Amino acid sequence: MGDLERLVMEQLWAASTALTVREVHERLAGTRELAYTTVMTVLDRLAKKKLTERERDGKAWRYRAAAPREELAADLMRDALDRAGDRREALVRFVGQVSDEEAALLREALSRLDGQERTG
Amino acid sequence: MGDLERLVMEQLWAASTALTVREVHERLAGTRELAYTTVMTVLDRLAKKKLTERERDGKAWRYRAAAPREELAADLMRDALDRAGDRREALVRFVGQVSDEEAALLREALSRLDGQERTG
DNA sequence: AACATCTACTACGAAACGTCGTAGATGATT
DNA sequence: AATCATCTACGACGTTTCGTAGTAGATGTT
Repeated sequence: MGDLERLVMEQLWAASTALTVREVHERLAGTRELAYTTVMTVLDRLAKKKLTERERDGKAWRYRAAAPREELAADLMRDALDRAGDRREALVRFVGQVSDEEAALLREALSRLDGQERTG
Repeated sequence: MGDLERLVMEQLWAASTALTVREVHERLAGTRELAYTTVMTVLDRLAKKKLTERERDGKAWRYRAAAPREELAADLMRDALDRAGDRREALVRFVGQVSDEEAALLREALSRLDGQERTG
């Protein structure tokens, strides 16, 4: 994902509803002066990459993020982990790099797994 | 990192010592038929991206990975986490996606932190 | 001097991206 | 119906990254 693409995704994630091209364009106006069609192209490319989905709303399309921002982040973390040779080592390094707060969140998330023992 | 770049990095990670362009080229011979200069270019680009470092060895350069594979993986995990809006949520999703074995490794890595309470 | 080996520099095509313009369809307005 | 506003579809062009490699020139070897 390029920078502009990320910026656009952030608008979608920040919005509670699906947005039209025009809406995204407006929300970006403060940050970046872009042609309407530029936003359209980016949204379209994101859709082709399955990062956004779109539905009709009258004449226009409404786009929304295909997945929550946190899910994408989790997926990317997985991808990164998959590329490590030694997972244990990678996880140790990752954990060693994380802040205290994040470590606590991780423990919490792990303990949440205990009860349900992978029932999905 | 592109595919070829990754392939080359893998050679460096697999080797115990720094490798010359020729050595990388030879090790890749089974997998990919590449011109010697292609390997040279890739190695050079990787060096510019700080993914490899090089040192003189007579007339030739010897390249080695700037960081262990697992460290790069951990860094990428961090980057991914940093791009999540809600870290807690991202970590929960990440943990939920991980295999039982990986969860165990994570717990292990976290407990290892307990004793040293971030003394670095 | 001739040959082998390396690096440096250059190059070129493909793909991803940032950035838009134009054309044409459709709906609203006069 | 003619006009205007709003959208989309499609194409386009420059830049960067990457895969791929050739050529020139330096240097060491025979």
